Amino acid sequence: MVTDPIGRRERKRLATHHALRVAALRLGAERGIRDVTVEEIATAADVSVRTFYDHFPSKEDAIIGFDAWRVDQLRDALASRPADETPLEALRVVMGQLFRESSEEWPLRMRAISADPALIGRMFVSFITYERALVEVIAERTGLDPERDPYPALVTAVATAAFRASMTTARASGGALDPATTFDAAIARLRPAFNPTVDGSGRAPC
Amino acid sequence: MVTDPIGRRERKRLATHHALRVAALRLGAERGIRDVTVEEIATAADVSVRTFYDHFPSKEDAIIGFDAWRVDQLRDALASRPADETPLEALRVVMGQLFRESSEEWPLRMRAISADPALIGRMFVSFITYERALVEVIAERTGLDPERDPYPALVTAVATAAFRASMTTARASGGALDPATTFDAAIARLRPAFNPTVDGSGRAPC
DNA sequence: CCGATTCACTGCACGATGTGCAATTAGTTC
DNA sequence: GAACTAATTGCACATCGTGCAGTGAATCGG
Repeated sequence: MVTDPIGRRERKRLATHHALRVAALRLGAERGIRDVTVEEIATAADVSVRTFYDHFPSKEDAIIGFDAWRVDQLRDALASRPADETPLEALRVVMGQLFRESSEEWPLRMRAISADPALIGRMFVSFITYERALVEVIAERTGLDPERDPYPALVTAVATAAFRASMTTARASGGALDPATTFDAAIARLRPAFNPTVDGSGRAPC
Repeated sequence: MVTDPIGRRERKRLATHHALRVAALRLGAERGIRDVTVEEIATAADVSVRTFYDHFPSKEDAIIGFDAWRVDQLRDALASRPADETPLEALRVVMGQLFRESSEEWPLRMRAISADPALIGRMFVSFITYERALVEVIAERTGLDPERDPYPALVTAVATAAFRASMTTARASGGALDPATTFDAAIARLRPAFNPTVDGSGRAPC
């Protein structure tokens, strides 16, 4: 058996982190996050209120599941996509992965989010952070200046829109539609708007 | 001179409302809304803190400028667009109008928003409310069931994405780009993805 | 014109949020 | 085992957001 390189201290911290997230997701999905206090979440995870705030800046963030390290992970994943892939296609692969990892949390998360519009806003706060990193990579891939050309910001915002609409529709269908599949279909529909040009930059000829 | 049908009481209320919004926009653009307290905004508008909360549920809402009556206004505007207009085109006209009215507030608003990611989230809280109403109308126009077909949610989310990306790019360009114009251009680019008739050329009109 | 009513504004109280600070305890390093 | 590091905790405090009741001005009905 290979010894795990992370020690007991780190393992306990991750356990606390996970317990808080699970408690927040469960309580939030059950009763709506507005009717849940931080004290209840902390008690359910058997830690103090102050410890909760050492792991998450707010109860909403515990639901959304934003982690700073994911930004780098997402940026690296996008940067390592094949250079001949269109930006929209690269975003499809990278963002679609979000639905696949920790997929068991998504039903609870979508249930909690649909119960409180404020959570959708908070979700976008994290998406904005993702987007800023992704726009950088897209700009580098296409050689466009994001301060002068709307393309990088637009294609990224549109991919995020597809992600969000997929969540909404999958949730509204009551499980009949799978969010990951719906997301792929949405991107497929949007493909004509971002047709690649001869130079392979992915920029439409306008 | 035609007598204004609204009385003095209502006029004073609107004046208070406007004073609070202007104070919030100015202070938020200057120092970032996080460093501004509700007490400061209320003092700047010469009312009590409690009165502020009678007009806005939070200081972020005072910046964003969400008003419930706009939802109906937006829904009616969309519903009264010509039936032969594509949903995307109808959304372009209706949402583009948001940039044009109270246009003098947009620079301050964009400045305040860009200074605080949480405001972007709050902006989406209001957009979600708009979207839900718009999705209804789109579903009615197209005869699609929004719980089974992703189209209404997708085209609306994409239009919102274009709106947001236009704000971002216009702000990043430092005034070189006009948000309303950039928005129209973004919608034009997205047109081929939502064109009901597959055009032989496969190219969007430029 | 005058009494009754409505409503914007106000102060007060209170639970909840989010953060700085210092102490404790357990894990890690040398 | 001693020194160090970091997760957890309690406490204090500013701020947020809301319920409630009171006041005064605007409006309405006679």
